[in-house]
Amino acid sequence: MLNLYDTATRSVRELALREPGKVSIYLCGPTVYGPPHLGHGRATLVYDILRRYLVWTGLDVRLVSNVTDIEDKIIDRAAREGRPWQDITTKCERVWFEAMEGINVQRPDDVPHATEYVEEMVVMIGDLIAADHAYLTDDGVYMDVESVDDYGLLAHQSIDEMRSGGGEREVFGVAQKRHPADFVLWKFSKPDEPSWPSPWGDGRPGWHSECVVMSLDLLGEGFDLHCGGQDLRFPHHENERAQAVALGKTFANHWMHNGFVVDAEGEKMSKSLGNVSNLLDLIAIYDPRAYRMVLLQSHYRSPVKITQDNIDASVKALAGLDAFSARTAGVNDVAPSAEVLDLFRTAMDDDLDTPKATALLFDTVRRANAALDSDDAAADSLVAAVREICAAVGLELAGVVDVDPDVLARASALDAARMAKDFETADKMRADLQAEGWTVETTKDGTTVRR
RNA sequence: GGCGACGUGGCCGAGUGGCUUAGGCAACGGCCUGCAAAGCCGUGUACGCGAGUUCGAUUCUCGCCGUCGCCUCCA
Repeated sequence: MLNLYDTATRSVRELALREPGKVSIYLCGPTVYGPPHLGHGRATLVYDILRRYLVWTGLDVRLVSNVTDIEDKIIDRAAREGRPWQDITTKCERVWFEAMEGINVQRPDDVPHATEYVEEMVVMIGDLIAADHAYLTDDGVYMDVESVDDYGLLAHQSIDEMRSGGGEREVFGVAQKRHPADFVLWKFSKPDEPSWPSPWGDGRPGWHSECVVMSLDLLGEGFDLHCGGQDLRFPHHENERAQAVALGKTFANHWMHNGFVVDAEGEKMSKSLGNVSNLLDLIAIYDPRAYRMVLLQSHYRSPVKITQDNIDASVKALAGLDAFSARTAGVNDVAPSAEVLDLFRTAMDDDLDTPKATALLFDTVRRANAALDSDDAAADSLVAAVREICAAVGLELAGVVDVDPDVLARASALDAARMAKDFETADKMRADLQAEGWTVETTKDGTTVRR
């Protein structure tokens, strides 16, 4: 069974399942006001790997991931560009899922939108007010965080500790808030802003309410796992949790947070790849699998550098795996090596230790190649194990592709020239094919051509 | 100011109180090859600095230096 670091208890512990055989996961999705960046890519890839692995182990996974389609940044951009805010959200959402498809991240089972849940949020906010956990000000309804017993659980800081510091940032809406950490549940709208009716006045929901309502609606109380980036730990997740706790609901059982993407200087986010901090640019320029490969080779909780060298190294590593895939395309599916798969499961079950699992993958490829070289019968089960591991982490290797007959004919001609010991002609033909982008492998068994 | 993470060989990136001390990329030597490519075999003796604990520390403790994150709207 999977052991995962739990932010709430600060320990690696078993991911206990509410229902045997089923896993319910909530992942905080994007606010759709701009293109997805590398940070979004990391988060979605990490949880895609987790999800695929859980499915691979035979569990029935339900992944819910929302789209925040009403938020200040959306309104700001709409105003700035003078167009309807729905234009921005629909377009950005489309781009988001294009990017996800590009990096081979599977679509969540449910994609609830904040705007579909406004009424439910209004009801919940009303409940919070009724229970004396929220209060009205001139600009909206605020959550009273001091009324929540263990507020600060995920931040690992008490309310007093938070207050004592505070950093240098300006506190939003400070005027009428009872405590600086109190957060807005309902924001009254100004003229020309999108708004929904509520008993307290027209407005829109605050950011932290949607995920509570949607996760509890779709997954129910005490769902198994809530995840997102480190930066959501506080305040977003803390505040989601506060609302549920205040209403006496059992919220997520386990909290998972992935580390940041940092640039070459080690700072959060990045302009690391020159001007590529946009996910779509990254996959347009490089092998779209490279990012997944980089992430597989580091631990999900560690910061990871996305640099030219890093991506290049992964592209090369993938080329090796592709060569293996092409070489073994004719190997029949047999029972995968149990020894290898056991090691794989052990690594993954230990807090998703993908670096170890990836090391195992490369080791297994090497062993399989060696076995193939020496006609060892064990090769097939190793090849099958490689296929299994790749499937479990969402790595698709380029197999044998259809090569058009003309190119195949040239490969045959190349072999004929070699047979005739006309190496000058053979080398010329090979160079021509390579110049056209083909990977040419000339062996004693003949020439293979692939992309 | 509070809370937290981290500093590993040419680069990236795991991990560990001592044992053959991951893996990827790059480099070098060898095998294979007509030559390459792919593949295989081999090579590198790294853990920020100082002190302490210990038979023994990169791994534990303390201090220092450095980097980074969170402390209201960011995956």
